Amino acid sequence: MKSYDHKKIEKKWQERWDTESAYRAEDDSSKPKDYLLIEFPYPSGDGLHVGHVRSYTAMDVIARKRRAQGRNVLYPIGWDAFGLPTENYALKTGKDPRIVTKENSDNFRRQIKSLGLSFDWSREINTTDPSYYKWTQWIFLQLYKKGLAYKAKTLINWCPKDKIGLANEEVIDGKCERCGTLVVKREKEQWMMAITKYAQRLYDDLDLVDYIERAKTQQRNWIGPSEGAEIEFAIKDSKEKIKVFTTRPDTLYGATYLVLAPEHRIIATLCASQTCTNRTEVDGYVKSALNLAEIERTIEGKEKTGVELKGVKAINPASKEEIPIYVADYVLGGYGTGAIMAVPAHDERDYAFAKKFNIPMKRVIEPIFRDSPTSPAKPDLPMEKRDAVCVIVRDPADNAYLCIQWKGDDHMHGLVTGGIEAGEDLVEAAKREVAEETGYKNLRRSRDSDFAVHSLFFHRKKMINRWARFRYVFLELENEERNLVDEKEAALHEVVWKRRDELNNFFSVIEGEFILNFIDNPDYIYTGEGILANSGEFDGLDSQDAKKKITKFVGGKIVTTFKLRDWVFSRQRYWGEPIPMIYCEKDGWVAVPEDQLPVLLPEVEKYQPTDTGESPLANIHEWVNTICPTCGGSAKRETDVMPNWAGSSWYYLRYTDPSNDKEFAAQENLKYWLTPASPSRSSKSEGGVDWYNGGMEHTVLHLLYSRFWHKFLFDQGLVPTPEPYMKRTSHGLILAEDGSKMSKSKGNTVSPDVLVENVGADALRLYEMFLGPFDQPVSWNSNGVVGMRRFLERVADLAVNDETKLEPALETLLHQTIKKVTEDIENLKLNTALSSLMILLNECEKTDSISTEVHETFLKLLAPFAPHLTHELWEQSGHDTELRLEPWPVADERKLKGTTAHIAIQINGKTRGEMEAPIDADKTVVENLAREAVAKYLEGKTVSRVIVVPNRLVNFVLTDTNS
RNA sequence: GCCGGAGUGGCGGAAUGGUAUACGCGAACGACUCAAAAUCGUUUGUCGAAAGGCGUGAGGGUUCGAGUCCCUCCUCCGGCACCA
Repeated sequence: MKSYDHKKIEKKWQERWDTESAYRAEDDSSKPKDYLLIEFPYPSGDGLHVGHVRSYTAMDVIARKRRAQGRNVLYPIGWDAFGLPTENYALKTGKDPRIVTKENSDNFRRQIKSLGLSFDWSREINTTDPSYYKWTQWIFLQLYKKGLAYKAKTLINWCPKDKIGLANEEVIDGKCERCGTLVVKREKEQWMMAITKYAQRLYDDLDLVDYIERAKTQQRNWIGPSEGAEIEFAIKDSKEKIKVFTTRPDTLYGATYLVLAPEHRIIATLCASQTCTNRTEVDGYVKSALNLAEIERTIEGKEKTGVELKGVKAINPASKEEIPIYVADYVLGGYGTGAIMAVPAHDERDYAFAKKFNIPMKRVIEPIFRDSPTSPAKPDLPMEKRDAVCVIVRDPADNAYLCIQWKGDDHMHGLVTGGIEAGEDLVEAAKREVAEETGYKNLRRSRDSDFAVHSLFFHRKKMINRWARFRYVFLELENEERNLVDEKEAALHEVVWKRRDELNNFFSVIEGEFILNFIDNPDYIYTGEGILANSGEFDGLDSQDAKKKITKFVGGKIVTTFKLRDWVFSRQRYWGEPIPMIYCEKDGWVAVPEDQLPVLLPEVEKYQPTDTGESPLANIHEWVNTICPTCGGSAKRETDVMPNWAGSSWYYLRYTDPSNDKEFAAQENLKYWLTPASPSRSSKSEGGVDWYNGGMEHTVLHLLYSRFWHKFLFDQGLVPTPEPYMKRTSHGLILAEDGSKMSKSKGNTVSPDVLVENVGADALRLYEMFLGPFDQPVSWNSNGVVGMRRFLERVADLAVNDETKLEPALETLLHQTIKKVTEDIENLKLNTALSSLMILLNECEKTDSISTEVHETFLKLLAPFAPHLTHELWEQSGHDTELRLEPWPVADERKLKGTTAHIAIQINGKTRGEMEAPIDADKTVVENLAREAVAKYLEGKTVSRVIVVPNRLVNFVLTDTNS
C-alpha cells in the first residue's frame, strides 16, 4: 500500500467516536483526574485557520496520552459568543448576532470534529444560552451584594463619528478600530467592579501558581504595585487639603509646586474660593483637557500644558514654603490620588513642566558613588569627609576638556579636583585649583551649575579613606596663558586635553559616566537616590532612610498604590448579558430577584447602538419599563450589558456541571475537578484547572478578571480553591508564510479544511505539532505538510512479522523512544517527540520486518498525534480492542542502555577521533582504548590530564611542549 | 525609556557544560520509467586536492571543554509606557 485512504479512515473513526461520546469524563472521585482546558475559539464568521488549531491539537495529545495512562480527563469545549469579532461581523453583514453565533458554532463544531479532537462533547456549553446567562447574572448579584459592583461616573472611550462607547480592545493607537476616528474621553455613569480591592492578593498569589513566566510578568506589570507615601499639603487660608502620592518622599523639600489632574474634584472647590483669580481660565483648561483625544494627550514628547490656580497656594509641609498649584494633564486622574508634588530637580516630567512655566527648582538629592573599582575604600580605616570641587574646563577653541592624568602605578584619570578651604567661594576655589594643578589662569564661569556628588574612595597618595562631596564648576578657557606649575605638582601628574569623544573611555573615576551626562546635557537632572541636601534636619541622610523619616515627620502614610484600575463593567451595546438591575425613583438601584433570573435580551429591530450613546436596549420600552421589586411601583431596567469578559470569567467552573439549574455548579463537582489529584507538593498553592492553555492575547485581562471572580467566589465559600488555574501555558502564533499575522482581512489564511481534504487530519495534526517549539511563533510552510504525509504512509507500510525477533539495538532505541515521547509530551516539546518517533521509524525500516511488540508500541506512542491512522492499523492487525483504551507504554529502565557507547576522543578539547566502547566500562579501560585510537596524536607529547565522561567522551589534555 | 523573549545551514528547527546542525523541508546526483510524477538510494555548514583549518549575532571572560555559564555591546520580536 503506497498510499492510504485518509478520507475513508478518518470518517470511519470520527463517526465511531462521536456516536459513542467516547471521551466523556466521569465525576468519579475514586479516579485520579486531570482537568485540561483551552480557551474558547473566537467565532467571527471567518472560520478556523491552521493557527487556531495548534493549541487544541497540543492539548489533545496531552489528553489522549493521560487517558491512556489511566487518568480521568476532562477536556471540554464551549462557545464564547461574546467576542467582539462576532458583533463586528454581525454589524458588517447586517445579520442578527444570535444567528451569527449559531451559524458559527455549527461551523466550528464541524471543523473541530473533522480534526479528530477528543473533546468531551457531553459538556459542551455556550455562553449565550439562557441557563448560562442566569448564572453569570447571579454571580454579578453576589458581587453587587458585597459592594464589589457599583455604579460610578467614569470616562469612557467615545468615538465621535460612530457616536458609540468603545471597549478598550476596540481602540487601536488611540483611534476607533472601525473608522479610524480619534477617540475622545466622555463622562458616563457605568457599572464598575472593585477589582482593586483584590489587587494585592492578585499580585501576591501569582507566587502560588505555575504560569509561564511571561504571563506572570505581564500580570505583575498590569497590577503594577508601587510603594510610596501619601502626604497632605495644606492650602493657605483654607481648610482644604491636597493629598498627593509619591514614591519619593525623600525629595519633599524639593517639591516646589503641586499638580492636580484635570479630573481632580478639588479644582472646583478651589476655583470657587475667594482668592482664586483665574477661574474661567482654569475651567476652560479642564474642559479642553478632558475632551482631548486620547492620542494627543499621551503622544510622546508632547509639550506639557497646564494652568496655574492663581491666588491659591499650598504649603510644603516640610519646608513650610508657599508653593503654587497647577492643573495639568500630565498627571493622571486615575492613578494614586490624582495629585502630585512636583520635584523639578529630580523628575524629568516635572522639570520639563517647570522649565516651561519658569517655576524654580531646588536640588535636594546628591548622588553617591561608593566602592570605586580602581581605589575602593578600605573598611578598616576611618573615613574622612571633605568638601571638594571638581572643575570642568572647556577650551572653546577646539572643544577639548582639561584632564589630569596621574603618574604612578594606578594611572588615575580624571578632572581637576581639590578641596575647598573654609569660607572660600566655590568658583574661586575652582579657579585656584586649576591654576595650581595646570597653570591656566584666565577662565570664566560658563554654566550655572550646582551639582554635587559624593564619592567614597581610598586616597592612595594620602593613604586615607575619603568621603568627598564634589561640587561641579563649569569653566571656559579664555586664553592659553598659563603660569609654571609647581614642581611638586608637576611630578604627580600631567595635564592633557581631551576631545569630547575621547572622554568616553578616559575617566577611571566611578562618577565619570555621571559627569559625561551633564557635560552633554545642560538639562540633565538626577532622578536616582542619594544623599539629602537642602532638607533641613534631614541633610546628610540617604534616600532610603529619609523616605521613612520625612514621611513620619509630616504625618504622611506609607502606602502601596496600584496601576490596576477598577474594572468598567458596562457596555452600551445590544450584545451581552443584561446587567440584572432595576432603577426605581423611590428605592434607587434594586437587584433583580434571583428567581427572576435570567434577564434575557429582547428581540430588537436594530441592534446598532443609539445616537445618544445608550444601549440599543434603551429604545425597547416594553422591556425597559418594569416593576420595582421592592415597592412594586414603576421602574426601569438597566440597559447596559456586561462585557465579553463576564461569561468567560467563570466558564471553567460551568464545565464541571454544565446543565445544573440549581446552582452554577455543584460543590462536589467543583471539588473533584478543581482540587489536585495528589494533595502533596505544597500547601495552598494547588488547586484549580490542572492545565490551561490559550493565546497570549488573553494572558492579561481575561486571566486577571477570572482570577478576581474566582477569588471572590472563594471568599464566599463557593469554590474550593483560591486560584482558578494551576498551570497556564501559551502557544505561539502560527504566522503566514511571509511572517505576518494570519487574518481573513489580509487573505493569507490557510484553512484546515483544505488540508484535511488533501492530506488528512492526521498529517495536519502532525505538522501543527512538528512546526517548531510550541510556545514560540512559527511561520506556516505548506510544503512541510507533505513530509508528515510521507511519514504516515511509511508507518502504514511497515512490514510486521510475528516471527521477527527483537534486535537488542532496536530494543534499546524503542525504550529510549518511549521515555523521550512520554516526557516530551508533558513538557509540550511535541516537535522533538515526533522527531524521535521518526528516528525509530527510520531504524525499523532498515530491517526486513519488525516484531509485533515494536509495532504495537510504536502505534501507541503515535496514537495521540495521529489517532485515525493508528487506530485503523491497530484494528487491521487483528485487535478487537480500541487503541485509545490500551495502556500507555512504560519504558524499562534496564533496557534504556545499549551494550556499547559511542565515545568521542578529544585532544585539548578538540575532537580527534571516536570509538565504540562497552557501556559503563571502567575509566581506565576507556582511557586505554582511547589512547590506542588517537595514538598518532599523542606520540611524543606529555598527557597532563585525562578527563573521562562516562559513555560520552575522553579528553586528553597535553602540556604545551615546544609546539 | 522600562520589563520580558529570541538570534544556530538554503528554510523550520535539535542539542542535562561533553562529537554543533538531530528530525523534517528544499536542493543536487543516481535507480526505476518511453517520459514525468511518485517512490527508493547517495550527497548536502564553510575554506581546502588532501592533511587540516574555520564555524551557533559581535567582542571579552570562566573551564580540560561553551550554542549552553558570566560581563559588555548589536539586532529582531512581544508587552507596558507622562504610573509621580
